[in-house]
Amino acid sequence: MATTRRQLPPRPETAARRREILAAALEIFGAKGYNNGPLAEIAEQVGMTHAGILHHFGSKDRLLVEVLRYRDESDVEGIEGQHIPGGTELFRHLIRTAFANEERPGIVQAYAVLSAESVTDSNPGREYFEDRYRVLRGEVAEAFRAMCAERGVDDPAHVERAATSVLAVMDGLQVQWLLDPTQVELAATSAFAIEAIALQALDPRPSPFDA
Amino acid sequence: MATTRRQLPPRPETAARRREILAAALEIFGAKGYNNGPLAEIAEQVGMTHAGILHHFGSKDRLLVEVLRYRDESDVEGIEGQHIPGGTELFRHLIRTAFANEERPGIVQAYAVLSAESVTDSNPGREYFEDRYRVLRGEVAEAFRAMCAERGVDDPAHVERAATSVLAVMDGLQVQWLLDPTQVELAATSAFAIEAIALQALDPRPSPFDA
DNA sequence: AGTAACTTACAATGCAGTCAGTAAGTAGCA
DNA sequence: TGCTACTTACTGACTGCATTGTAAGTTACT
Repeated sequence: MATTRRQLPPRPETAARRREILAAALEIFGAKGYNNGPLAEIAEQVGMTHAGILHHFGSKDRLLVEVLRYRDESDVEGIEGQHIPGGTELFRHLIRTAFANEERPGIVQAYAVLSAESVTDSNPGREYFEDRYRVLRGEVAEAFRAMCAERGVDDPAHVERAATSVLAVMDGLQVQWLLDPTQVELAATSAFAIEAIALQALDPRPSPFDA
Repeated sequence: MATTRRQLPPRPETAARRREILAAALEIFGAKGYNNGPLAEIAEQVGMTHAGILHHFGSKDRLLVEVLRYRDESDVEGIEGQHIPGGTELFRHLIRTAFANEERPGIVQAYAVLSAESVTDSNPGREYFEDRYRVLRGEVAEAFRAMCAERGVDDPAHVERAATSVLAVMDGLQVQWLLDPTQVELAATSAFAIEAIALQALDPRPSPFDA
């Protein structure tokens, strides 16, 4: 048995280099999809060969999950975590995010493409998106419950559905906006829909469709 | 010049055979995505080689656009076209569709995957989805205007946004439902959200987030 | 007789991942 | 401080596989 000193720490520049790769991968995967986005193109963008990327991340699958995590962190201000804003603060934050998103179509496209692609057979990003939606639904629902409590609403019947709907409408609007930005106002429509859903959750009115 | 009778009519069974292929392609593309869904797998499902499929459709790109058109026709009852139901009928139809969709996850997945994939670079389905959303938005907006008129609402300020939101929430819910059907009620949540959006469009209340 | 509806065989890419090798950094030690 | 041993961070070449499209041949309908 040798006195093995195996496993040296990574070099100081390595962390920055990895972030470069993750940013490039987010761009390529966003533009062309995960399946259709070759490692070689990502490599080219950071001045490397595709083998160099595999050296850092092991496989394309693992690169994707790291890209998704990276996107969370680099997201302007992480929605989740932190102080869990009590009442209306989370919703204001969601609407601000929608406004910010109008200035970064690349990120929006990456998210829209990769989340939908994640439902396909044996996609490596699936677990990430399952977890993400579960966490986000929980946080939005919690914010709804806080608002209900503040306003003395006892029976928050539709809190779960409202939370799910808020996230759904934001995602769905992104796809329509990406397809035709001249016809869809991403932020203004997000704000309208979120308000509509919140109002119905906090203070329900009868359905306009029942005869 | 020979008395060429070039171009013989297709044989009687051909139309049915093509439909078989389209159905198989919809299933494969839905399950694995367009880029990741090989022709060979579609061919296998209809008992053919991939060259046989290319004989019928010429290229994979052209197959996709025909698949998308086919999906419209085979959709239980086409939302668009026909009699353009005057008032609340369209919304009831949308909600019924959401209930029907809970029984056919394959179709839902195909739609979710292919619509998101269509925003990627040079995707052959893009034009189809652009057109489709434009048409659907117009029809839903028209239905909103009809409801406003029936109820004597003069200023339908948010009709366009409401129409966009209704479609968006339905699409977004599908993705969440596909990721975790045990946590998301597709139809019930669709109904809740559509009602919330419709109520706010027909009879707006002030935002709960101001002040 | 001619063509539709295929099949088999093949051409041409594109792509992830492996492997051996190289240059440069770092740790331990004299 | 300088030397040695080992590791990281790559490159280039290659393998192997998957995949779309084409071309030529076969069968059977009309």
